[in-house]
Amino acid sequence: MWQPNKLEKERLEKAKRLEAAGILLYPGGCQRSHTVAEAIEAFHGEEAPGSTYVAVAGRIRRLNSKGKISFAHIEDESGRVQLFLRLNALGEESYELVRRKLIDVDDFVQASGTMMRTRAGEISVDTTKLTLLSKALSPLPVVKEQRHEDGSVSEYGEFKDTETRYRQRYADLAVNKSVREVFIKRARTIKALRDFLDSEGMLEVETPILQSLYGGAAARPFVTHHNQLHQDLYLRISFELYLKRLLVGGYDAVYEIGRDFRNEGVSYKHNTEFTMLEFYKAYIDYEGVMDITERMFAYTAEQVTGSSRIQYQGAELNLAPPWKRLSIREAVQEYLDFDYMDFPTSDALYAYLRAHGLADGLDRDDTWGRMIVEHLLGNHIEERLIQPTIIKDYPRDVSPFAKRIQGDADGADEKEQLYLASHTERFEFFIHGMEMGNAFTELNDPRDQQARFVEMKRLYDEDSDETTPLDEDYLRAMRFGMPPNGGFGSGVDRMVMLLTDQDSIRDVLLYPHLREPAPSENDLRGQFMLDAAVRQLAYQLDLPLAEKKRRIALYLPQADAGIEFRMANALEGSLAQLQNLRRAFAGKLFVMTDEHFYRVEDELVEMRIADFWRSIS
RNA sequence: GGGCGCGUGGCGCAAUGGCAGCGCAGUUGACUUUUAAUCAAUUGGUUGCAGGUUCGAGUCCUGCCGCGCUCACCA
Repeated sequence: MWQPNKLEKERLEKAKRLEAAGILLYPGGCQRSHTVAEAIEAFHGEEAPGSTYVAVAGRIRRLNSKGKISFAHIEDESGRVQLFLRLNALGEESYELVRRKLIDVDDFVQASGTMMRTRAGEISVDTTKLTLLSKALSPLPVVKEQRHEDGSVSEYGEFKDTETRYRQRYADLAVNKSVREVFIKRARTIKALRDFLDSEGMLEVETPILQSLYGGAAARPFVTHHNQLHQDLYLRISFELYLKRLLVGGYDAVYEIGRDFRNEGVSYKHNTEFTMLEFYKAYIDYEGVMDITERMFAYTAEQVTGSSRIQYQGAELNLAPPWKRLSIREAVQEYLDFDYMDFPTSDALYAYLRAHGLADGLDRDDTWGRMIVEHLLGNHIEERLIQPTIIKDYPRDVSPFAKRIQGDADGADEKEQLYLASHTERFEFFIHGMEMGNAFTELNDPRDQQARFVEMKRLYDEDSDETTPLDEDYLRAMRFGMPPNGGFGSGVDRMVMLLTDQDSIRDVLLYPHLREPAPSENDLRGQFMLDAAVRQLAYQLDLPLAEKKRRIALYLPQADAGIEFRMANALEGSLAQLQNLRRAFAGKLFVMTDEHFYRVEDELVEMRIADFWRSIS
């Protein structure tokens, strides 16, 4: 429950005084004629004073009273403009609200008047009428800004505590313009991606988020339950299998932009829910997907930043095609200076890596493919791929949905034949050392696909992330014939990071996931008081005991515990009554007063609320 | 999950184990062209929570909560 602090109490006091003066704090309606930007633009046409009448609205971001004249800056989404406020123009009554700061910084107001320039040269609204639109009862953090002559802005004071910014994103957005801009660019990124994919002739579709079987990626899912159907459901970890079924249905190319959920660790580039883009296009292979990928990134960067050359964390990245392309085998040769095909088993490879000091953190029981992809690429090469780089031709045992590499095995020696047999047409691409996406020539042979499911089951433990449940319906779809196709998946949040120069995924998510803080004793008390009020109502009704039990203000089913609220002075002599209630209740019963918290036993045993809370949660 | 770091008025920060302070914001007053306005006066704190050591704890110790970085895991 809200406990107003000193500043908030002052604002509540101001609110009372405004209401006493007959002013509505939250009136209905508003007659804005111009956005702030439009008002300034309209004035630029003809700078004659008094000729441009406007009604603008916005939040007060600065208020500076100079006696009988005051200046305010109001801000709407389009920008800021100064209000020139004079006693003579507004009248005594209205002007006093400003001078006495009953109308305050952070309030929303509407101002009407004509556009003018102050003596100092700032374009302003010569305000003749000022109306309160919404009173801010809590002050926002203070950030002052100074505009320099060259147009740049420096800020004084800041709101930068990351935890508070993420938990109270509204305040972050309200105060930090640069944060607002990130999310405008995010919207533009997603629009550009849609425009691009639409123009490629792809159909946007929506597939289930709640799936009875998850698949299409190597990740742990969230599980939930449908009560009526008595069925567990998974939140999707990818769209892949549902999208590819649609190619069987006759669409040549489909895409989806939406949320995936993966029950895994968070980091600067991982969030439990994230936005994914996947597309599948018939009659192209992974080379075709590479071409689309390069063009899509270049196009999107141009739409969002104006150029396919972007600045990211101090580096210039050139997203224009063509990107560097090399196979993972070539990458290992180039960066680590050996040919892993000389060590075609996990034991041999492990022995080599160990002998060459490359085995740190490597699990010797891992599969051969995981050693190459997760360990060599992930730990030794990835971070060096700064400019956009496509790494292709991945080992088969980490690529259950990719078609094996196409190549002429005739005349190849044994090593090359083994290479062709053990690799797939799959690529990932990396920008600034970060994996940006994953694509393959999709496997469309149902017999091979079934073999892969079985192979994955054999290779990996039940609880390994690599385990992919066998999806019979997917195989059935494929047996009807799936056109050859290339598929693509990419984390949109990471792309937004690149285009907005942010180094943490949390800064491109409006509401990044944070752990719920344990409720403080005061919060609990407040909650109980509130519930007690509700309970009070229930008790006035003449209800059967079972019903009363159900309606106990705070009945906690998981603990079979109930909490009673009493005023401290009503506690005396009520022990017998409480014990009756406890018996009727047949569970644990606690009593709370405005000062203490008790467990009902043969007598009342005082305890700490936090201990109680801990014991049941 | 491991390691490192952080948590002090609304916001940003300070304080050898020794009076909890500063700037901005706020409050009161002055000022009819200010713009980080200025000038004068002034309010506001159970230092994340719970224990411990000590004559004395924001500071040292233990546990817990939250956040950040990092490693592991993963995409």
